[in-house]
Amino acid sequence: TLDLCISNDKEDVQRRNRGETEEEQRRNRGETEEQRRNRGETEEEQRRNRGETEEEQRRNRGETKGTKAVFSNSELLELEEFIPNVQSKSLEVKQKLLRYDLPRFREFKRKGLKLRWGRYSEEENLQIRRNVEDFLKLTLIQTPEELFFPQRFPEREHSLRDVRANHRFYQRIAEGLLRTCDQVYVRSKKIFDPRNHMGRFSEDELQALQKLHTIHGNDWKTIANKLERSIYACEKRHAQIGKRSEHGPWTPEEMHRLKRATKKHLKRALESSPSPGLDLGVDPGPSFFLLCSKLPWKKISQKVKSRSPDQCRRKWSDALPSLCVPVCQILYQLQVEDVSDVDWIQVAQSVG
DNA sequence: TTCGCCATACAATGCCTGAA
DNA sequence: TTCAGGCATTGTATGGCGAA
Repeated sequence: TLDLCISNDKEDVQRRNRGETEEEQRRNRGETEEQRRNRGETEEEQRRNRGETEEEQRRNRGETKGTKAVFSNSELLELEEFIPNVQSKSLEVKQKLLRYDLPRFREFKRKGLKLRWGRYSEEENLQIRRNVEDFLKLTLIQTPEELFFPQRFPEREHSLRDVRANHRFYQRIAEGLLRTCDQVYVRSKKIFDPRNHMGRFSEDELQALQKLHTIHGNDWKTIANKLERSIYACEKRHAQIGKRSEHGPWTPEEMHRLKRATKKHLKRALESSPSPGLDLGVDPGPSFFLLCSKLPWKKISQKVKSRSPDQCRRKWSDALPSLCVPVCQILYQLQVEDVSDVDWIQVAQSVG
C-alpha cells in the first residue's frame, strides 16, 4: 500500500510538472464520481470541476430550455453501473438508455447476467432472427425488409410504421439479448438489408456510382436507392475509388518511418497502461497484444506520409511474423524451462 | 509472400419526423 | 412546441481474396 501511495504521489508531481489542471489530473488518475463524492464534493462542485458550462450542466441533467429534468442523477448513476462511460454520452442517447434499457439492465442484474460488447456471437445473431421471425408472425408483416425499411415501400410506409410503434418493435427485437435496444436495432438492419452482402461492384456499377456522385454529391441515400446497394457500400466504395497512395514495394525510408511511428505509439501505450509483469519478463502476452491490435493507423499513416492507414496496417501485420521468428530462435537458443526465466532485455538486445 | 482491393462489422452521435 | 422514436453519417477495425 505504501509503495502504491508513493507511486501515486510521484505521478501527481509528474502531472503537475506537465502543467495539467487539477481536473485533468483527476481524469488521468481514473478517479470515479463515487471517489469524488467520498471526498465530499457536491454534485455541483463536481460539474464545475469538470469545466462544464451552465448549458452543458443543464443538458447533463436531462433538461431542455424551459423544462425540468427528465431523468434523475441517481438513474444516471445506476446506468453507469452497466455502461461505465454513460456520462459522456449525448442527451439523446442517455434518454433512450434510461427509457428502454435501464429496466432490462435491472432484470439482467437480478439474474446475474452481464452486458455483452464487441462482435455478435452466432447465438446472438440467431436470437435476433428468432425475435424478428416472432415479430413478423405477430404483426403479419410479410418480409424483414418491410419491417426494417418501410421507406422502401411508400404505399405501405405509414401503416408499417404504425404497426411497429403499436407492438413495441424497438424493445421486442432486443428481447433475450444482453445489449442495448439501439445496438440490436442497428445490427438487425444490417442482417436483414437485402441490399447488403451483394459482392463486388461491377464495372457498370462503378461507372454509375461515379456519375451519380457527380450529380447528387454526397446524397448517399439517393445514390444507394438508384444503385440498389446499401448506403454504406456506396459511400465506402466511392471513398476507395478516389484515394490512391504510393504503390509498390516499401522503401527503406518508408519502413523506417513506419517503425518509428509505431514504436512511438507503443511506448506511449506501455507507459499509460503498463503490464505488471512486462518489465520482469513474467508475462509477454500484453506486449504482443499491443503489437498486434488497437494501433492508431490514421495517426501512424500521417507520420509515414506516403502510405494510407490501411497500407501501414497491412505492412505491419505482415512484418510481425518476421519479427517473431528471431525471437523464437533466440528463446530456443536460451533453452529456458519457464517463461518467467527469460531475460527479456537480453532477447530485445539480440533481436535489435 | 507481399500487396492492394474490397466488403463488411461495430460504435458513437447528431439530425429528422410525426404525434401529442 | 416538445419529445419519442427512428434514421443518417462518420470513423475505425477486420479479414478474405486475387494478382504480381
